[in-house]
Amino acid sequence: MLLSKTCQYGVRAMIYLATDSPDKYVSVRSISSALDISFHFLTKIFQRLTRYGLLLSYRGPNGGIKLSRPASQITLKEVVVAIEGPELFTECVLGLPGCGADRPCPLHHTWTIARDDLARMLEGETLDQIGSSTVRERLRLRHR
Amino acid sequence: MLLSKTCQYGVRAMIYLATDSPDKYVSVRSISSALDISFHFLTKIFQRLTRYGLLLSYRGPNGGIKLSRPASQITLKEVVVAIEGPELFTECVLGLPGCGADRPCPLHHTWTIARDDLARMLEGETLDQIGSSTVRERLRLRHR
DNA sequence: CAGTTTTGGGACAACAGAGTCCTTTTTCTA
DNA sequence: TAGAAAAAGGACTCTGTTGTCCCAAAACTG
Repeated sequence: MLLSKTCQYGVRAMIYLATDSPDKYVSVRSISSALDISFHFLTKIFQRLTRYGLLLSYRGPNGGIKLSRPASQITLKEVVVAIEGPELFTECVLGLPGCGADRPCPLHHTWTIARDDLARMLEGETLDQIGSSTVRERLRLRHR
Repeated sequence: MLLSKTCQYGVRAMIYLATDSPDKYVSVRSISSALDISFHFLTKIFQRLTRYGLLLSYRGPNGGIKLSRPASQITLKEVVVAIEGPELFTECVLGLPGCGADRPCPLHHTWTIARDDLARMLEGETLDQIGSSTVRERLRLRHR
């Protein structure tokens, strides 16, 4: 599994935020029921994204969360890195510490290429683009 | 993390087997100390690979395990699939069940491309090729 | 045949990720 | 000002992965 459940939920929620009312604070409760994700668990994920700076939060009635920047300026990679950490795009596939150009593992070269391709792809996708196509083509963000 | 620890260990061990004496049975104990992997844990991994058919085992003194086929006929992808299961190369990145061309998630297209690229790469790498370059370039399979 | 060396496999401990629940803090509204 | 609504955050449970240990089965060696 490439992405942890936490990250899968986080990405789905960020895409949802990019499709729904861009500038309004949206309550975690409403997002959790729209996406069928445990409310309490989603709360934790949003707390991390808020601390990381990708979200703004506001307490009290009509409070909630919203993207801290325009969706056109947030890439998928940023969201993934915010949750999984930057190691995902630097680590050795075989888990060997210090694996790099100078002390490579047998898969270093191959994996570096594949991983960089993936990183480029994720950098090329903004929440805005994904959100738009999600709305336009009615793509799904939940199980059902 | 793309690969579980179990799979990382398994791949390292399979590459090791491809470099070391191709036709002799090698004891798990010697592999575990060569690669600095817990003996008991490695035993479990080899048991799975044996059941799966990638390894042959033999008990008793001078027993051990060896590749069931020439290293030139085992691809990296096979090893990964044997341990992680085929879902790794079919699953939705966002974890949505039934995600596919007909009911795609917003990342379906992008992810399909990236995942298929990766699968092709892993299919193109045989244990023989990796083993040879490991020996030739003295690449590392352990922490140290 | 007895003892030793090896893999096979079950049971268990330790740990991390996933998920739940409860209390506190902030903010709004009546 | 009192109550309600929302996020913040701590404590906890559950579950799967990782890792350890022990005993059984197979095969060899004296």
